[in-house]
Amino acid sequence: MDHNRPAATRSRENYLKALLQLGSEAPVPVSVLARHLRVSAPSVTNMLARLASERLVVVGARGAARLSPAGERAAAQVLRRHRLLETFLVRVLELDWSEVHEDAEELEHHVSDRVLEALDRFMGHPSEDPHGHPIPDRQGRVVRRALSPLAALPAGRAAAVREVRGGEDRARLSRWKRSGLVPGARVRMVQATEDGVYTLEVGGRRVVAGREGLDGVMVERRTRGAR
Amino acid sequence: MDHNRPAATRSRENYLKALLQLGSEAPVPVSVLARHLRVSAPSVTNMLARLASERLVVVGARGAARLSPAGERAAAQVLRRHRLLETFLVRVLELDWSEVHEDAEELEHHVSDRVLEALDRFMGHPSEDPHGHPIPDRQGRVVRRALSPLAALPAGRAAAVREVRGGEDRARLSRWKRSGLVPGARVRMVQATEDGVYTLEVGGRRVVAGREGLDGVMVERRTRGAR
DNA sequence: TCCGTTCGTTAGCCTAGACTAACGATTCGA
DNA sequence: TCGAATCGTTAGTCTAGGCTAACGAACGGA
Repeated sequence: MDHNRPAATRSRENYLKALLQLGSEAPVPVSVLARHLRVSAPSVTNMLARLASERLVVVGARGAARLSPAGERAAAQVLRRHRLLETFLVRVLELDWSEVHEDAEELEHHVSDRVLEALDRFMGHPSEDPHGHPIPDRQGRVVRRALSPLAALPAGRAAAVREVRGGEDRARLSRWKRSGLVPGARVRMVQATEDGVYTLEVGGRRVVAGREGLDGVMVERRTRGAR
Repeated sequence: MDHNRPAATRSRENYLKALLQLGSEAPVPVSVLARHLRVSAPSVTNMLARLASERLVVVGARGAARLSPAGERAAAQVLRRHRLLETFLVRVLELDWSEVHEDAEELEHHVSDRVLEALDRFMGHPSEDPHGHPIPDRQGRVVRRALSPLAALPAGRAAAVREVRGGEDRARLSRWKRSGLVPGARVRMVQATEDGVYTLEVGGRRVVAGREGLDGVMVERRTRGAR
């Protein structure tokens, strides 16, 4: 009884989305979630208990949480909204790649299904957002792709940038953009030193970066024949 | 001191917008505001006190409130957001005229300036929303127009529909749309009876309506020479 | 094995913004 | 002019979602 479910508020949706993004392998500890959401640990414990009582998450040993199937569906919808909105802001409104994250972050909680599907239609049902992330479909399904970190590319090998992760860090996105490290770009690893200095060739230009500066750039090795 | 102003939340913005729309002539009584916002009277008293302490509204005799100049500016911005969003939803996303109100009502509180101005740019700086309401400019200025209610049009006279008010009533908007009573339409008053039955000619068709069914349709009499 | 650090939870508090119940003031009709 | 409505305010509650302080459990290094 008492089955009128609580509203899907901004805060709840953010917890679910965070669990989806952080919890692909193992249950997410309270502390990790707290850091990610910039919230205190007691707040997390508290909200997880609520989400658990709504059967959206399952809280396991030591407080670590993972999404239930229902929670996963709900979280995928939030992600879909976020990515469609980012795509819209960049492709249609021509806002900058590196600046749309915050706006999408806000709007994702307030766009109705009607408007979202209209946006999707207007853009011709895009399959990826401007950072190369796959956009979940209406059922929450996401295309799985086998990508590897650019930093793991052996010297001499080439690949295609497919996805850049960490959209909340504007400065880093701008840097990547300036070096040409955008989805679709062809990149070749020239040299990788022991101490984490990478020399790349991107669109004919030499780019030198540290391991940290490359973290989040994902490439696809198989450059032909895939699809 | 203590000048860090409170966030412009959804609720506050709605109070301001309501005051702008209801308070063109006289201060707005608590009860009117409560009815309009579907909120209890004590809630109104309470919120007005807060808005007053922020110098956004002035509360006068018997609790009646009007906007301060600063409040007026803030409210006009909300209205600008609302109307630009409605225009976008109809003109770009091709949603129905009669259905976009709710979505705009929600989004108006969450669209950043950056996105709003991008929308404005994308649409080529529209001056009116789909219902014919003038869109306030970035400074909050609104074009003043001399419109009269369609029902006041003398028999035999023609005019142009310029604005349809009451966008929150979907059914009524649909009815107007079906009869061709949309901004820009030419209309002629054929007959108006004592007991409030009006016979019109709209786009060659006869339309019969009661006073109430016409309430909110505003026309411009001067059909040439104005601009 | 012990001790300090890390982690999660409990308890209690805060703010925004709603609510109801009760009360005082005004106004209007008879 | 008196009584009944109407209106606004006061007082007290509630919910969501944060917070800090304090505490106990678990872990890891010596």
